[in-house]
Amino acid sequence: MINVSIYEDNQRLSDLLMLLLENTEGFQVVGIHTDCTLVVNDMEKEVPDVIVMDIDMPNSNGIEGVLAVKKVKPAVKVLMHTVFNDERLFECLRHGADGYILKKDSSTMLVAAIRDLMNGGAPMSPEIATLVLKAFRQPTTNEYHLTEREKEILELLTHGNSYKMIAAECFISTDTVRRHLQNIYLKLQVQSAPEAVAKALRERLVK
Amino acid sequence: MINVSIYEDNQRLSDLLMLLLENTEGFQVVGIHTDCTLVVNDMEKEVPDVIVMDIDMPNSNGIEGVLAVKKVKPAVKVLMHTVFNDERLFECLRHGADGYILKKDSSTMLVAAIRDLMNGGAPMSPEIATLVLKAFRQPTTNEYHLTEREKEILELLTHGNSYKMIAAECFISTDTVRRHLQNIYLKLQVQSAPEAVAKALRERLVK
DNA sequence: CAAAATATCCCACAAAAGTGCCATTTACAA
DNA sequence: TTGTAAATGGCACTTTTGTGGGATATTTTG
Repeated sequence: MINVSIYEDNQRLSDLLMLLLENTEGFQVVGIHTDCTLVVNDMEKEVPDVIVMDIDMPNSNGIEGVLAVKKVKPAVKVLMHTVFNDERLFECLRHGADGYILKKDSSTMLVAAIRDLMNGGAPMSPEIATLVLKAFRQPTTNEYHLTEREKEILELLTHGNSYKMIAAECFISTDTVRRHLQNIYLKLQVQSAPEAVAKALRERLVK
Repeated sequence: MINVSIYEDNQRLSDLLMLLLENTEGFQVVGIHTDCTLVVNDMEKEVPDVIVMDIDMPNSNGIEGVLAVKKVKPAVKVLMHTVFNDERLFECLRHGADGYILKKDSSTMLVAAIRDLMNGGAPMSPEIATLVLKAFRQPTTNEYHLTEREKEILELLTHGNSYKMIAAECFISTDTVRRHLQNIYLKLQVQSAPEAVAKALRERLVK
C-alpha cells in the first residue's frame, strides 16, 4: 500500500486527485493540504511514502515545501505536479524533487509516475525531460581560441592553484605562467584571476 | 517514414536492431556502421532523422560521434544506446545527445524512444533519469556558515569583481571587504580569491 | 543584562598578481 | 624560405591581495 499526501490549493483538483488515488489498487491518500506551511508536522502524523506537490500555492509554496521535506525526510519521495514553469523547475530539482509531471498529463500518467517513484525512478513529463537534457548541453558558442597549453593552465587556475603552483606543476617558470595568463586574460577579456576562473567555470571552458 | 542510422560495433546486435526496425511500421534503416570515424560523411549520404549510437566502439567512439553530429547537423536526433556507464553519460549529454537508453531495455522501449525523439521528447531509461535528476541536487553538506554579508561579497567576487569594485558596490571600504574575505577564506579553507571562486562555483555556494 | 556574533574601519607589511617590453626556440604554413 | 603562432624565459614596476595587528558600533542570543 502506497501512502500519498497531496499539497494542492485548488480544491476541485485535489478532490479529483484523491478520488483517483483512492480508487486505484494499492494507493491510499493519507493527507490533503492547501499549502506547505505545516508540511514537516504533517509528515510526522501522516507518514506518507510520496508527496504530490503543486508549486503555486499561497503562503508557503511548493519550492519551500520540497526543500523542507528533503531537509528532514530525504527518503520521502516528492513528485512535483504543476503547470509549466521554466524558472521554478530547476529550483525544485536543486531542492531534491524526485519527479516532475505536468497537470495536463493524464491521470494514468500520475499513477504510473507514483509507482515509478516507489521503484526508485525519476518520472518526468516529456517536456520536462527535454528541458532537463537541454540544461546539460554545452553552448558551443564560447570559442576563445585558447591553445592547449592555455587551457591546461586555465584549468589549473580554476582548481585554486597560484602562479607558483602552476609553474611547479607544468615545469616552467612563474614568468611563463604569468605570460600565458596574460594571453588568456586577453582572450577571455578579463582582468584578473578570479574573473577568469568565474568565466571559465560558468561557461564550462574547463572541467 | 523515420530514417534511422545505426552505429554499433557488435555485429549481432546491429543486425538485430536492423531487423527490429525494418519490421516496424514507419521505420527505415538507412545505414549501419561499426564506428564513428566517417559519421559526418555518412550523414551526408544517408540523411538519417535519428542516429542510434553505442558508446563503446573502436577507433572513434560514440562520444566523439555525438559531438561531430551535433556540430554539423544539430537537428539530427542522437539516441545513445549503451550499457551503463556513469562517467560517459554526462559527457554525452553535454555534447548534445537527445536521449539515452540502456541496452538491457526492451526493443519496444527502443522503438518508443525513437518515436518520442521525433516528437521532440527526450527518452531516458529510468536509471538514467534518476542519475540526471540527482545531478541537479544541491549537496546540502556544504555548510560553511557564511553570513548573509559574506555570501553577498563572495557572490560579487565570483562575478569577477575586485576588492575595490566590491567596496563600491556595497558602499563600504576596501579594508572591510578585505576583512570579510579574510573570514570567508578561513571558513572555506582557501588561501586566495581564485580558489574561493572555484570552490563557490563548483559547490554552488552562489548563483 | 552580558556575551557572542556581525559589520564596520584603520594601519602596516609582505607576497602575489598584473602590465609592459624584450628575447629565443620550435614548428607549421604561406 | 620567410613569416606566423606557440611556448618558453627574463626584468622592472605598479597595483592588488593576503595576513596580522588593532578598534568600535550594532544586533542577536543565551
